Amino acid sequence: MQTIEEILRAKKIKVTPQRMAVYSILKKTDSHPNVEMIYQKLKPDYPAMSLATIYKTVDVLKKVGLIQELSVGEGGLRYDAKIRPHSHVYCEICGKVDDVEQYPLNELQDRFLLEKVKNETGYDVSIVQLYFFGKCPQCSINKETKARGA
Amino acid sequence: MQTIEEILRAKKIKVTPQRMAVYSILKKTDSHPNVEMIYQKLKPDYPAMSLATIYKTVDVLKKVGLIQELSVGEGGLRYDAKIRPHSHVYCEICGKVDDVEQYPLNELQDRFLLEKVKNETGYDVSIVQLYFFGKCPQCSINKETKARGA
DNA sequence: ATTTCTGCAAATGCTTTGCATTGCA
DNA sequence: TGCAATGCAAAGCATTTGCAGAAAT
Repeated sequence: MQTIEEILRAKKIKVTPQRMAVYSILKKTDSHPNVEMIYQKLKPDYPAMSLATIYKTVDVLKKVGLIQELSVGEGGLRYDAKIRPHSHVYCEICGKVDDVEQYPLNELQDRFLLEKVKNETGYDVSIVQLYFFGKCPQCSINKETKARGA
Repeated sequence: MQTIEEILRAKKIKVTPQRMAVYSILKKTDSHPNVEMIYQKLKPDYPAMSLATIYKTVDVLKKVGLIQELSVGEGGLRYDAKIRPHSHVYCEICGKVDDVEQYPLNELQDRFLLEKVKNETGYDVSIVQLYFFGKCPQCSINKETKARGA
């Protein structure tokens, strides 16, 4: 089991408290936070950390491949330290993002499929993202409740 | 074959020249333009049309289901008047977006898969988006050329 | 006639940038 | 010590908002 520090060091980037803190937050959570959410989570422990640093840090972590960036269509981007293939489901009401493990995204990342896409489009494809959009359980319940007049 | 005007009227939204123009552009192109690109395309014929109107118009068209919104992670959103299931491939170098027809996205939109996702996550899923990221043919060639020192 | 849409300009808010200071290697 | 990262504040942009006039039903 590598420590956060060891992981960063292995990627050959300078190890700073800010980078460890951001990566650590992303490792621990499964809420796919955006920059502002990361900022809020870090505030209690790192009151001096600036938003600009978080923007720069997620860029670095993304470039070395430690985190992935999700674009769910709400303006800002979301971040996820889970690198293994999986897809995401987005609640169009409250904005929550959850992982979808079961669907075999690995099948989509299969070399054969990527070949097919390359043959059709000419693109050299390296990344596949699958998003589901809908309503999360909580928001579904709220709407039902409202509909019943409560 | 319905005219643009008939299509808008069928959706029960007010028919204006601006809405016809925006929808017409999106029907004709396959370049998945963002708001700014739509604005530039319309400028010659509608020099008075404002960007704000385009923002409002794509919102309306999206809400009535005439167009879909794509989020490819570059900040702004892209628009597509093709409603039939298909996926997209994004060039990470030049930002071009192309359709991917061949891959059976309908399979992904299959009720069975959506049920599986609902069972795992509890989300009520209505939309599926599949994105491929990579390098388009032109940008691949350019890089090769550069690499050869030309 | 009424309601809704458009276009303008201002306001907002997110993200980036420049630079002096700090901190890692 | 040298180079890179941080934090701050300002700048930069894309998007939204409010409202008066125009247009659609």
